Amino acid sequence: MNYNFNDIEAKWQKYWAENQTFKASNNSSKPKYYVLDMFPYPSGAGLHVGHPLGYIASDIYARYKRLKGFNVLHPQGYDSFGLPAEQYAIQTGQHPAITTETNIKTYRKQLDQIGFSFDWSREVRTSDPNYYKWTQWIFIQLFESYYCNNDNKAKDIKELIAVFSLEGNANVNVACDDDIELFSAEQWKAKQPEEQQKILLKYRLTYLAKTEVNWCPVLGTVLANDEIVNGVSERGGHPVVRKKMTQWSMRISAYAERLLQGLEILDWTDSLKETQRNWIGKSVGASVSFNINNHDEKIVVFTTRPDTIFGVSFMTLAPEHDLVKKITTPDQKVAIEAYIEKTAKRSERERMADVKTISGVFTGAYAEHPFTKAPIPIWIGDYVLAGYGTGAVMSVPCGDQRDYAFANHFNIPISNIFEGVDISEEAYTDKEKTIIANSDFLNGMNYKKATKRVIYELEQLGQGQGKTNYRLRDAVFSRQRYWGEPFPVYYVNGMPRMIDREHLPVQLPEVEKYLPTEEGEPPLGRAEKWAWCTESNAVVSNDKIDNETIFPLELNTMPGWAGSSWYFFRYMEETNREGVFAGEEALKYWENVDLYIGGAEHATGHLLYSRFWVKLLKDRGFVNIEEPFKKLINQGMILGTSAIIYRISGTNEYVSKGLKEDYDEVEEIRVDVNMVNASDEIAIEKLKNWQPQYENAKFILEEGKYIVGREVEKMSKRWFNVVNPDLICEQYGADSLRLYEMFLGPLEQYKPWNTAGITGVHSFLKKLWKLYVSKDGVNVNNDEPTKDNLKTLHKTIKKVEEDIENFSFNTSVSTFMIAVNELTAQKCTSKSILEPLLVLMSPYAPHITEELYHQLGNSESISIAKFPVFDASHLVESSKNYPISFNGKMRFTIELPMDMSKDAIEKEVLAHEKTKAQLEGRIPKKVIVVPGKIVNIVG
RNA sequence: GCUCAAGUGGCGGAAUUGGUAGACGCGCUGGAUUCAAAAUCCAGUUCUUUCGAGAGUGUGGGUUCGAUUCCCACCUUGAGUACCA
Repeated sequence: MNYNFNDIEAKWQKYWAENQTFKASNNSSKPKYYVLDMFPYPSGAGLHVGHPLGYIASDIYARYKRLKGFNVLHPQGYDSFGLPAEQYAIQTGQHPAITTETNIKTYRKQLDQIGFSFDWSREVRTSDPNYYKWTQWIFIQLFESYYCNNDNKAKDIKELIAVFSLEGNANVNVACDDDIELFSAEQWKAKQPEEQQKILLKYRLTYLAKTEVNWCPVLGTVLANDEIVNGVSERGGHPVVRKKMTQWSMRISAYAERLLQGLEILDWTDSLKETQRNWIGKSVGASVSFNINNHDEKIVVFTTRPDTIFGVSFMTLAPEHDLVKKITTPDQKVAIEAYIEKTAKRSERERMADVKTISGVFTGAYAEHPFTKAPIPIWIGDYVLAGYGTGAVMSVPCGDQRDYAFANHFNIPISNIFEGVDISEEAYTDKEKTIIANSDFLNGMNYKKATKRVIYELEQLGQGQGKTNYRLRDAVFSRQRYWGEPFPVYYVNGMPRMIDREHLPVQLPEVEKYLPTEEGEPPLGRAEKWAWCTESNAVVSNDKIDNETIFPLELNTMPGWAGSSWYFFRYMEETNREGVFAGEEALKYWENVDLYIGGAEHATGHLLYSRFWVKLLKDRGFVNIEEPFKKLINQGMILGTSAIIYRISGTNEYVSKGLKEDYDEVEEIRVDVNMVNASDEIAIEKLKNWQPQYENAKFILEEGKYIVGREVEKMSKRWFNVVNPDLICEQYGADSLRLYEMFLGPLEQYKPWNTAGITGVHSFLKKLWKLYVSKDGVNVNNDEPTKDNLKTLHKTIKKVEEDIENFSFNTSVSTFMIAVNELTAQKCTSKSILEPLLVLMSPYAPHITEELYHQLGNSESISIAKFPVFDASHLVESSKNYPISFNGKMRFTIELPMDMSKDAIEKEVLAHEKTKAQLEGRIPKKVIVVPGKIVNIVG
């Protein structure tokens, strides 16, 4: 009987599907474990060998946890809203739903043949109306919530309305827009409902606001920052302008501190946590308001160095700052306007790239120092960003290098307020060593003391207080696209209202074209009579509209991250998927994701938004967890190894790699990597058939072979280095693919794929098969295991268990190879060794182990077996070779019993003949004995 | 510029309380088998070498009897971030 992997794999994949072997139960006496992959976007290109890496790793862990007696939830689904399907629709007119369905089928087929232990009964698709119904529902929860800073949680907006009617808004401590006007209870009650709604929008956790976006008039759409290259659109090179549009935003900034604190308890890598910390960008300091001479307005600045306030020699405003136009004096007006125009023209990218050029203009106005009352000139400069802090800074040249450079450039005097420090060349920025001088009541204080004191003094004056600032910006939530979740929103007199819960979902309407309308409305603007009728209060679809008053629906759709911010809850619900987003019992049972595996590209997007939504759902009482993902692993990318041939310039002749130096000019051309063998030799006949230009080409060989050059780069069609897992499964089997992907290198590392190497793990599987099965059938009996057999088994158990717990799957593949080699050499036929070995390997190579497990006479799936128990007694050694070193140099080894005392070892070693010969009669100065490890003789 | 991660044979990579560097696999060399090839099996494979040995984990120092491992400085590569006041 040969190892016929194709048949074996098909057989067991069918068996698992039919028997629902991996269906998780919400009702189990076992402890739960939730293993989740970042679900894929089903693209038209299908999977290449790089994609399943993380899925294989999570599958190994899920199968391992099952063997360890856990009730494992290991689901999979599709992030099926997205741009490529929409773009395909624009080009071909095919509905994105159809494209998506086709792609999902391909994905499913590809995933199935790798033998994953997914519970497909819980599949989710973000584009399924039954799913996005709940995405819309969560949006409504955000709309109905405000964030209370006192209790540090989101609450029902009704509570806030109650407060407004009782005492106005003067004393509320909540997250809101900065342009809030104060009102009393009486004033609130006197306002029109529309006016009240407008105010409430400034408090809601999702709100409408005018935001600057990148608008491309030619394409008629908004572009993301990474879709713009050098100020023009990436597709087509059309000009892009900054435009203010009314958009939905998410008040994620309200959660900045909790998102930061929450990181502490998570089992994530430090670098990932650090990335999130940087993104949140907390800085502690003070806000200070400066009076402006001859004006009523004040300039408010944020500073992390309030202790340097006596060193302020000018103020700088961002050119976009609201006050600039008001305070500019007539004689500076021309210069200021010219400067503002100049900076507005420069794209953000340009401004970022060019950090060295110093530019700015004096406004002619002066502010007043809060303590000295001295006049401070007010400048504008583009090194101050409108989007951070208040868009204004107090400039302290002696304590900040940018202020120093600015002052130097414009000959603004620089005063020194630090004791014993030379600032003639550069600013002094070391706040730990700072001793303040020339600063009135702050003299002689260090940074900490001075900061505390100056904030106290500012508070006395009513001109400032301590403040913490975050870099985290609210997230724009509107997209002018078709293929996304519609908002559950309609407008009455321009104010948004939520559609009743019982009318959800608001389904995507049919449109003729997937482009924006001629008037510049999003694609949904093309849907005829797509409207909500309030009076009949039951109609959403267009065909039922009668003559009642109709109100327009929101035409934007939600961004890609909406559906992926809560999908992990959806998998938990197994029965009532129509009635709830996830049932209370299910949420309580599964809690959070224990292990989450996915790409590092989601470090700040998806992972931050998910954490934000989970916190909101917790605050509003829908879930009982604070963080969705306990442990997180970023798998590294698998890169392609491109194959390069060398064409002699101007000819149709191709020279082998080793001979290319003989020619003056050769061009590198990438060819299909699947035509190249393990020794970098290309199959010329295949190449000739590959593309017509090679049919009659001449090939200059070395030693009868054409050798290609190699380049490691991202797997991509354009480099012809894509390797398809279907072909690998066909040729070597899914178990070989799984083992090889793990064997390539550490999970989290970037590593190149090279199909040639797969023969190693493939022949290992053949060896494994041979260990169990000979020509005549199964070769395993109830023999007593030998000591060596037991030693091999138990060291394998120990190593594999450690490896899986540490996610070093690559080294356990080696461990299996060694074990099989040893047992083959020992001619082991003992069932008590060979059966547990199968169980150990089953997470890695599920098909072959399942087959052999059944051949050994088991009728149940190997996935419900027990992970073998490690018994250390089989590994205890009675003696060990001690390395003996002389002055640190290793000379020889002596075999000694393991349980000897330090003194006994020393005595034994010194009495040994080899030692005596080495010492030649001299007496050693010192003998260092490390029990179990080494003896070093010095002298 | 800043932050983080990493540098080990021809290649992917092993080696953690500091103790015989190069496990395992690919590739390569030789052999067996074969008409031949594939497949399979066996032996060898860090470099240098006068065959005794010597050098060796990015570079230079340090701690130590002993360093891939710990410390300092530097170089290189990759990732993230970018005037954050």
